[in-house]
Amino acid sequence: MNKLIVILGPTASGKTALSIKLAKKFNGEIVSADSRQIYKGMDIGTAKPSPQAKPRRMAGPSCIVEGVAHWLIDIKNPNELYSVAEYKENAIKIIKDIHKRGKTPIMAGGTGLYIKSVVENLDIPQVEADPILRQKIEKEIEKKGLNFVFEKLIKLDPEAAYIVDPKNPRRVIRALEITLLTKKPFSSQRKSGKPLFDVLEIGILTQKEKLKERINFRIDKMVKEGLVDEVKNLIKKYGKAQIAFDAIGYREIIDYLNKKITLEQALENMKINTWHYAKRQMTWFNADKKVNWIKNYKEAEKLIKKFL
RNA sequence: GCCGGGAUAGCUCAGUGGUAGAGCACUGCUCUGAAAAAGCAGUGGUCGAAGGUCCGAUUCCUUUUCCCGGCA
Repeated sequence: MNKLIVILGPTASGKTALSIKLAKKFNGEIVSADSRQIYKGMDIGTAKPSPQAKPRRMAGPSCIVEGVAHWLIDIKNPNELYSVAEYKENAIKIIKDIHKRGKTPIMAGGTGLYIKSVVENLDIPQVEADPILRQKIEKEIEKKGLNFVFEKLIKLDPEAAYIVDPKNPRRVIRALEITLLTKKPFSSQRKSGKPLFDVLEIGILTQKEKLKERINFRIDKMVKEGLVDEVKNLIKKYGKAQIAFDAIGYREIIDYLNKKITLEQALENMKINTWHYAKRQMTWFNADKKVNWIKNYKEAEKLIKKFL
């Protein structure tokens, strides 16, 4: 089975730097697993690696950083939708291509679900997001309450009661979307397939206080580097109401531009929200028993040497 | 100096004569086509201090300290 290295960790833990160093050492190419770096123009706020060259070829990597090819960055405009299912499909194709060229694929990122979709070969129900149907269900929730819609789901798919969180509108909506569009119960569609690759997962171990400091420092830096202008340009081009802008750094700056909060408050909110995000990432990654937690580059190198 | 208003969880504030709540923060968790999203749960307070009334005071009374307004 072909091999895949995964570098994961909470935001601001140093995934980018580590993965580039490892890619250089092991003749690797990087497959980003980041749900926001997907989007063009969202650069500063998503802490994208800064590229030396952007290849012209449509089929090539998104960018080259320090001589290392990066994939799955800047592949969508902020007004386009993207999803785990698409990510899984894109990533597998690219990983296979990297193998074919005799190089080592290194998946690096903080979007746990994206990583899981590939590593565990999640069998995501073949039902595309239907924005119109979702809006309809959302309105129904507004009028009759979430519980009413949940009961409706249970009538169509009694088993869903055990799987779907009745208090989470997004989960209820998706489950209903699937049962309505496939005419088959949602509960029977949550599976995963056989593993696609031989995977080594490496997690960057961080110290709480240090990570908090790094997050705060990075956010101050983003604003100094022009995050406000970046957001202004994006909303001029796409408007404020894009799903892609529901991202830390973007929604707070949009609040500031709407004069709802001061810039200082926007920064404060960004720091708190990023910390919450980092904690959520940690609980996600901690639940994954396959992760090898490392403290430094050397440990990662050692693990990979043994693995390859 | 005088007259008001306030002092309750880390913060902003509700509230009651029978030892107290909310939102946010904090901590833990969930996650299969929006995942930097969306949701769930939990911890936390000698109710500014000292006296008094009362079976019982965070609540009523007195004094006191500090804050915020107004008048001088």
